[in-house]
Amino acid sequence: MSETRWLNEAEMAAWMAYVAATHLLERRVEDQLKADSGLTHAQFEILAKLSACPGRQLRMTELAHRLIVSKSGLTYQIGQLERKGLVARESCPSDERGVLAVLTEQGMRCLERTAPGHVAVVRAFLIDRLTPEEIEAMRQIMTKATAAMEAALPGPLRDPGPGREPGAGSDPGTGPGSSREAGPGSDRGTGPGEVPG
Amino acid sequence: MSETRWLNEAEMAAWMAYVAATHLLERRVEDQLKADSGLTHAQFEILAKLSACPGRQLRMTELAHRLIVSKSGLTYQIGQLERKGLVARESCPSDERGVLAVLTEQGMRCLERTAPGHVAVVRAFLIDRLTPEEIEAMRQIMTKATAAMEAALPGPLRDPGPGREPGAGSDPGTGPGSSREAGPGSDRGTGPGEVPG
DNA sequence: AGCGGTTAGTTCAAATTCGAACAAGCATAG
DNA sequence: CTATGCTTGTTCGAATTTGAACTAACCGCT
Repeated sequence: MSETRWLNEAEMAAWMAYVAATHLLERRVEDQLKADSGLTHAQFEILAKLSACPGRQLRMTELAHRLIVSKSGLTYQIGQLERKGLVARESCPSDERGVLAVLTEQGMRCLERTAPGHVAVVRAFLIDRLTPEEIEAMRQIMTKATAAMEAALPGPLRDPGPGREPGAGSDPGTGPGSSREAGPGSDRGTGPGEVPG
Repeated sequence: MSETRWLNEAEMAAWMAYVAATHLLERRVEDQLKADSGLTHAQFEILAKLSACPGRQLRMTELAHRLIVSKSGLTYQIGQLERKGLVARESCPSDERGVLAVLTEQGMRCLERTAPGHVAVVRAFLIDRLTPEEIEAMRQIMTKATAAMEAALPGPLRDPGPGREPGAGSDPGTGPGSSREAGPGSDRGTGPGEVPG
């Protein structure tokens, strides 16, 4: 192994801030959702993702992949949402094995009712604190990171399978619920001194 | 309530990228640590945070606060690390109720052994993908967000208690293991159309 | 000293998540 | 058509995490 390249001061500061911010934000989001709608962030993400899909439905595996959650984890949450009547399971026409998670009318209403509060939190603690340039920078940064990770050999979660169909289910990007239907300091270091979180 | 201010295209793109990146990165980090050292990210963060404290020790509550984890959650993980001999519990001299989590020599060695791989992942998927300007932008962005959240009324996790002692335990910042000892598009929207994750 | 209100940590039950193991259904090469 | 191999979604057990409840210990006052 080459000498470990520790993080310099600027990198460490950025990383530490990132770690703190993500943990705090996750907590805030979770609290708001729980309080305002009894939903988990994970559950909310499911509803949101489904709402932006053609037909408001998606295969389990594809949904798990997009949400970056394990298949079993999704099975569990879909079960919860089904109990609440917010999502329904339908068998896939084209593939007998397949299961379609479908957002119900009630689920859509729940999402519409809950979304404002969620957006408010995201704005209050992040978006509204940033200049347009910073927003763009964040998009750029996070997009680069995402690309890097999706490219690298997949972990247990990712399905290395052949490219997903390019046609239909492309990620909504932004469109509305559209589908109507160490040795820290510099690099001089050797000792593991400061270590990122 | 005023009309909900939905996220515009740029904001939504930034937020979506953020959500995806954080989930993916958490997973990568978790995988690397698990594989290379049998540690959880949560456990690693505990060791790292302790290593940067004067005396390599910290009160349970303060540690939980800094790691943004619940007290009970920390109790559990400290128990795990204690079993592994990486951390020891010591009673606090000044407060009979208090418990000091102390990084053991073995814990320090484990951290030193594990850190390089961890840093490598952080670099490979994030830091090394960014220009110095972007690193600085990320620091700025995440610092702003963190400040906003730490300021706002504390959730269950945060202890509103009187300011913590300014003297000793200030956050290491960067120093080495120093102490030796919807209606997506524009804002025109009304419908909850696109909703962030 | 004795009280009432806080704070520190732990314990406990409930909820969640993940990976491994499975049962079933495709799909491709012979 | 059929043997083989991959995919899909679920089930199961183990590990984690959180909030509420609880015990012990501080703190400021009387």
